[in-house]
Amino acid sequence: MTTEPTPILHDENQIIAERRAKLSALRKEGIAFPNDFERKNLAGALHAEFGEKSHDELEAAHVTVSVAGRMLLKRVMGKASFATVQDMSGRIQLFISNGDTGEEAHNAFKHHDLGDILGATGVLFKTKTGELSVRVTQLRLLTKALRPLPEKFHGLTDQEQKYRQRYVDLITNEETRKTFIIRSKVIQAIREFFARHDYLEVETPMLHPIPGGASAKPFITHHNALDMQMYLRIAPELYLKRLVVGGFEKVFEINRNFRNEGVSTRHNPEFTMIEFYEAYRDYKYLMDFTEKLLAEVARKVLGTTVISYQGRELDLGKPFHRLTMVQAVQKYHPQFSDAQLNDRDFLINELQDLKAKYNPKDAVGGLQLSLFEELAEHQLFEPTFIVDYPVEVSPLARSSDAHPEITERFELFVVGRELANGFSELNDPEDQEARFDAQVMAKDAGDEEAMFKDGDYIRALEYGLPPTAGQGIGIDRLVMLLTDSAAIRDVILFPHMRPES
RNA sequence: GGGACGUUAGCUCAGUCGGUAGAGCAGCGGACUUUUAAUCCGUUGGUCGCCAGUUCGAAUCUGGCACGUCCUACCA
Repeated sequence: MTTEPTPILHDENQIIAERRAKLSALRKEGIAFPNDFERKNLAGALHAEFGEKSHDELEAAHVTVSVAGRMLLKRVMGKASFATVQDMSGRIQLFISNGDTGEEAHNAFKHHDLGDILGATGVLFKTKTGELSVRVTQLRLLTKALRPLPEKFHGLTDQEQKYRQRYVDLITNEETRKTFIIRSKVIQAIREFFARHDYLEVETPMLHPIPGGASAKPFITHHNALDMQMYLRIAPELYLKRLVVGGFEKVFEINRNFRNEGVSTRHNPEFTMIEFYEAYRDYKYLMDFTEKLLAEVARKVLGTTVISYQGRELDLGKPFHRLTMVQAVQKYHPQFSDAQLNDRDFLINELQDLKAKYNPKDAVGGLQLSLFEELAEHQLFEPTFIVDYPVEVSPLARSSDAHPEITERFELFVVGRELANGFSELNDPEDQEARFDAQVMAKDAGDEEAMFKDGDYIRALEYGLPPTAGQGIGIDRLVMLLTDSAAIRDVILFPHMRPES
């Protein structure tokens, strides 16, 4: 198999040609891409330290600074000019004049283009409108930009280009930068939370000989040296529980899962989850733990637990709702009685009337789940734990001692979307083997998403997995929630796209 | 997968009834030493997504294809 090289983009135009000519002139003059400029100050720090100082205070202090960044705005007025440069911390205005830099340097500046990377040394001052600026004494072009930036006021608006050329989106769009800064802080806050609770962060394989830990279609790949088929992982679950068998009683992993399924505003083929496992805990402990985790993350990242999502408000600081699937259905459809919702024929009738998808072989629990998904799931805007999942759709979860047909499992829904899934782990190896066998039968019957049997995982359980609780949280969806993003692609730097034609 | 819509200058967008392409920004030239999306004057820049068809004539009408956006269904 050969790999196609990235096609060379034949989209040269007049603007690029003119910039190439400028670069060519720079090469003749000397080093066109110098790397010896010493940047000593960040725009954000300068505004923080000197933004409130008066014009006279700044003149008296005579603060010399060296800043660097990309030029985004340029205003030339004959013998003096203003420019706005942007670095990782923000923007700062430069004042360049014949008087301060000399006519030759100022004339050179006039030929610099929006998008060029500049390095400037000078003295801080305030303009007569009160804007903190650098009166430049030395100005250097550090990197010539050959391609023009998008229109300076509207920026890049085309969604496709924002995704394909995220670097341009990041240059011009403050909201995009903010989203990904929040994403980074979310992950940092999660790590801090787990570290404080004495969890061990681990890395388990992403190339799996047997895909396990979830019901999903895997990506298939091939290992040449071993000449074997491998799968990109759909979930780390079975490896993490092996580690609990090994004595790492509190473990977590934050990384990518891959699922060979549809792409939508809520689904990307590779997505980030945190999965964590803690021995000697159960699913009820996990629900309390999750409330604390999400409230803390929101507080650390946003400074508040009250968040606005797509125009509606919710509070991650309050206890989350806890409902069974039946109760959730009744919340939005109080006309259904307990007896009706536990009657198999009634459920099938309702599902048929709703033209909902369901498996006619399902027992009451599976039918309740189908009805819940049809009638309630999308309405669960405020954080809600749904509990009592049927055993047939929960092959890795421990059965309830009182009701063996249901499991000690919950899913957390927020803004109508599943955000987390957790349960008391099934640690009975013989029960687990029987559940795997049932999955294999379903797979043989045509269920593409049914699980494979993992013999080594059974063997690990046979050594003894302590009573354990485990959970997965979708990081992308959590970031969507905290950044008020409508699409998962808005929180993934380089979302999956078809190749450019 | 199903449906709706979109693709015009580097970017943001107009484009009437089918009559041969427009603006702003950016660029280039000029004026301007406190601007804030600077302003003013002049000016370059187009395979109208691609391929067919209808027509004397297509950015515009028809069909197909590609890519995308939104809605919808499903896995998180």
